[in-house]
Amino acid sequence: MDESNNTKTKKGLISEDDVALVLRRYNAPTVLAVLREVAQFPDVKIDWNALVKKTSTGISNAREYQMLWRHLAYCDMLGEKVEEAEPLDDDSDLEYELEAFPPVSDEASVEAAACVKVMLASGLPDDSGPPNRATVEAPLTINIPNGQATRDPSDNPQPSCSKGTNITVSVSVQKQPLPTVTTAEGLDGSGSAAGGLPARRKRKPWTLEEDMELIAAVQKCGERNWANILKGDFKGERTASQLSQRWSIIRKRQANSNPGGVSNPTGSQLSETQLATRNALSLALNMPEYSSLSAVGATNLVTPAVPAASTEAAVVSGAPLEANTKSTASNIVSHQNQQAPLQTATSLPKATSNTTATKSRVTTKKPTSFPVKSPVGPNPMIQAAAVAAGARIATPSTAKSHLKAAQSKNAVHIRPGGNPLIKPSVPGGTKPVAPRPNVHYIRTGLTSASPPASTYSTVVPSILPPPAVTAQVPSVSAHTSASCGTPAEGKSTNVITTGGVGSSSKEEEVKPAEEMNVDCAADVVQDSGQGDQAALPDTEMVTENPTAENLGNSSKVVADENVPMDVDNNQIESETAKKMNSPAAN
Amino acid sequence: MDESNNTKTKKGLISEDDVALVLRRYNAPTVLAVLREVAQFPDVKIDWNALVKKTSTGISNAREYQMLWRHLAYCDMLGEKVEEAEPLDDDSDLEYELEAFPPVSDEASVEAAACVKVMLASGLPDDSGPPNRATVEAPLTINIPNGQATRDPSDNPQPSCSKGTNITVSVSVQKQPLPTVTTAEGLDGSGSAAGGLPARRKRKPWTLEEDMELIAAVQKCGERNWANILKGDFKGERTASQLSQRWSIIRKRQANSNPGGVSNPTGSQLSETQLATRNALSLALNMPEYSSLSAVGATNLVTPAVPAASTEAAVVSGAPLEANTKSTASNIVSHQNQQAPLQTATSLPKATSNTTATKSRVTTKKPTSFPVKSPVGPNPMIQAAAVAAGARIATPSTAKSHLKAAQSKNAVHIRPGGNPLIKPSVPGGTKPVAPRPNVHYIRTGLTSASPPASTYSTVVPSILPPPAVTAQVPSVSAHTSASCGTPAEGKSTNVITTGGVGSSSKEEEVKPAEEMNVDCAADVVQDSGQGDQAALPDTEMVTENPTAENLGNSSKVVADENVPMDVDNNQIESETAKKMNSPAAN
DNA sequence: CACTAGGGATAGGGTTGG
DNA sequence: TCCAACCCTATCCCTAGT
Repeated sequence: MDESNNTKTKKGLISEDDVALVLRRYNAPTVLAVLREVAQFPDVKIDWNALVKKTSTGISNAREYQMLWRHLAYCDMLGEKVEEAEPLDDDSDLEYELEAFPPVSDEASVEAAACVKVMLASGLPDDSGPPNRATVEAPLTINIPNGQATRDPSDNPQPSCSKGTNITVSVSVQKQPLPTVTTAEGLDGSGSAAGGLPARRKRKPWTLEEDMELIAAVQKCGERNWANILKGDFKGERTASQLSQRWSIIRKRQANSNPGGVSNPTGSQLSETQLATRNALSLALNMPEYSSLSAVGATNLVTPAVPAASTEAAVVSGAPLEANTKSTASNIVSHQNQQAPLQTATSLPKATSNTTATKSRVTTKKPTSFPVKSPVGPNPMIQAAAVAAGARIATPSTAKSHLKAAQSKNAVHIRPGGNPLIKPSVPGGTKPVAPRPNVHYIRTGLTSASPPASTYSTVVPSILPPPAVTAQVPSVSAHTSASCGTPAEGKSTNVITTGGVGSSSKEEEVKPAEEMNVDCAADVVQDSGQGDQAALPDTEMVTENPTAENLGNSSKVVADENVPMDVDNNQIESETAKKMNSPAAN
Repeated sequence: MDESNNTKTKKGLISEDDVALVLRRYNAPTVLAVLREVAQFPDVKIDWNALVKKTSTGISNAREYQMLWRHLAYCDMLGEKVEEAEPLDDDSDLEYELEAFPPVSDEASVEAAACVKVMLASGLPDDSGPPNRATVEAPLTINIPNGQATRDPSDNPQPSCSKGTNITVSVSVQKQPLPTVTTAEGLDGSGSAAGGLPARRKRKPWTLEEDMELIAAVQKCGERNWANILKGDFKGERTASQLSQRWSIIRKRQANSNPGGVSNPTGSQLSETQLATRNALSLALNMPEYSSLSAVGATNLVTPAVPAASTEAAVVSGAPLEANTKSTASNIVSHQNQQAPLQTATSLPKATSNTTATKSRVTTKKPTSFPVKSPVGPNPMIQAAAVAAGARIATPSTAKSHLKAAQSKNAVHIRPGGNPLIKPSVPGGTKPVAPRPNVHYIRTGLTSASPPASTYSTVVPSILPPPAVTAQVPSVSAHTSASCGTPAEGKSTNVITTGGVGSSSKEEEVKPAEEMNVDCAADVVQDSGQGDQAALPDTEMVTENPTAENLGNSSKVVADENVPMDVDNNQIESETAKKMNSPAAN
């Protein structure tokens, strides 16, 4: 209707009715939009016509727009209809002050102010302020009356809320609207207002399938050609960079997959490489440590496929166990059928659990107070190996560094003193196991070298984790002791012979000459205890250093009471079949 | 002694005894070293003398060295003593193949092979291959017999293990030996056994101040820049990681505390910012949702300082409540004095509790069987808002994005149809509350704009969580309904007027011109029920969608039976006082 | 341009004290 | 039992170097 122009007034009151009136005509968003737009108007002198042109309120009439604003700002009467096209003059605007009527309580005011502040701030145009700023800020002064708001309508607050205290806060908000709102990637389109932060791509854990794919691809194309892999073999949605990164992690893991748990509780201390080496050596050398939970059903758990790092849950599956093997020590033993379903590229992650691996004898016991801490997740490498299917796991160069490390370290040699170490390990237990000798050999390769790599007496290079907690799996102990000439217990022996130069299995793109074939069958036996492992001496010994976090580099060895041990500082060099990587082979 | 030259033989068997024999004389590392060194020998024809010169095994006699190798490779007899200086000829080496005897199980073979592979690979000399390579790689072919290895010694595997399948993988290992072995630096000395675990840092609960600081900082710098926050705004002794963690907890809480739980149960979907905005908007707009537990002692709890997000326990204190407000819903109301102790950068965390806030009217009732599930502890966000005091709440941009989001979303406008929503909210209850009108206003700022931002009819941008569980606090219901022109019930009305351009409080680093002052007092009233909330209709309504996890972006609204609502798709822009962030101001 | 190596900064999960 | 603090690893991102 007609407007009682309060504009020039110094003070004014705004009541429920006023607000109600406004809201009857405009919805809150519109109201807020007007406030924001006006607030953002760059010039002191407001150009209503200009504002209306760009308003998001839907209001097209400058007069109406101004009227609304005036009502909001000064409780101007809200004309029912807008006849005049031209907005009124805004003189004195800056002098005006509006107060709520009846007075508002302190709390409410503060609350409202804060909220409004945020809302208003939200409205800042993207282009205002430093274009690249990720955040926008604005000060907010809130006046908090000291006393309770009186119910008396006549109670006129002093100008500027003199009654209370002013609190000034700056409100800042990140520009990007609905950051990370997007579930996966694709959703970006929904794009809320601001273009804000690049919104870090949603973290997408690598799935077993992806790992397999990657490994296979690397085997085929080599480590460097991420681009090629991306184009050809790898189907997942990953960038070359990610592939590269993942690859490095896979390598690391291989290292970590290692048994001990004892060794490097703190984890980080030893390089993955070391851990890997350690692991490998432990296995190869048949560390007595693993002997711990020997007794019960020695033949219970058999991990066919690969060096299932002792402690780690022997989750060997080429299939998508969904990688959720994460829990520390799940004792899962799967029989690996060869040529596991290495899903061809097309399959996406989480996907299909086309697992062929079968969990056998899974001991899910998760002893709560198990001293040893399990390192990490399933080792992709192992998985891959398990899945195998011609996947290549790494470049020769990588492997090399391991032994290097081992070499330079102190070797701990535990010799079969009075008691054959093997004893405690395997047979020891209460219940005799399957008649199976538990003696494992690796047949030599085709042509050349093939020496027994391991151990009658257990030799432990310092890099190897001291014999210790082997079991991540409480009730199940991975057992891999090697005994050769001394069938002391006649059980748990591993003999490793390697060799064979010439014969190379015609692999995809690997130069035959450079390859080494290790034609053999490895056998890992995990004895699943029956819950009474505690009774086993070995286990306890090992378990003694539950937290053992200080091993670090020092070659700390936990010896079995029955097994005397030596610590040698000799540098160790292991050798293998000739020609491996020998230039001549090329 | 004398050597039975098996070298020329095509096949051979290696038994435990053989291995044991070797290991009696040489330790495993030595054995491995030999294998490795030989394997690495660049030439096809092995120069034993040369090898011995560089060997790391300690063996100085070429003959001995060769003998050992031969034993390893072909089970040559291991001479007890080495008289001859000159090594024998190696003819036919390549044709030889050694097998384990007794046969090895598949699993063991695989495992062992893998391990050996790694070890051997590890031994590759640094100088071989690219000098700078960080990793060593080598292909490994493992033959996996199809069947169980027979125990029969006579079981001669076909050359190349034709029996099984060949799996070729390349093994790679990182070179670096024992990197990073050092524990933390300083603490090492204390080192228990091994130099000691860094001993998990003493657990240090977050104080209210820290939360505030964090929230403010995040508002200012954004969620991602923990590092920046750490450098600039956050004074506490926390790591970026901790900030991040804490932030996530805060978000959780907020999310939970927030009414609905309805909205974004999945959490992640909405950015924290959004959540914050949502919260703010809810408050600002006086969502009816909060009306739930109105009745009892409406005037009991008063949260002076800020938008004490309804549901959350209104723990508002600028002081160190020792943050142990953790229990889910403690109804603590503190009066916030202005200019809260926004500690200037220099002050360190935990520090001074220069709190001026006083707790008033604390209702500690904690009804056990409250229908609504109380999520978590006090919502820091709310606390922060409450404490307000110079805390920065958000950058305009963030807020902006919020609004943006809100704009692009469907706005839900609940109009006072037949029944004023307010009714159910506030007064509704069973017991009439204090005479207090529950009408809140925000006085306008100094100079310019100042429109009622909220709500006669309640407007709910989609980003706002649907009205829902408001109470974290069982017996207490936060009540913040807004009604303006329609004093339908004459209760629970909130009017928000903002405005004032020119006057800017001289903030730290904010350009005055760009600032907007909102001089006003906010009032939040929380009615503490008396344990009979269940009887309250509102509460139930809200609580209906306890789990409601599908809100996401969609504007899902839970309407009160009595309140008709509209859903607008209008894009909304809120406006505010002029000049805010206007370039001209600069 | 394609990759790798490193460094940083979280995001997420597991672990543990309270 | 549950949650908050912690710790650790995995991803992602960015930069420099090859």
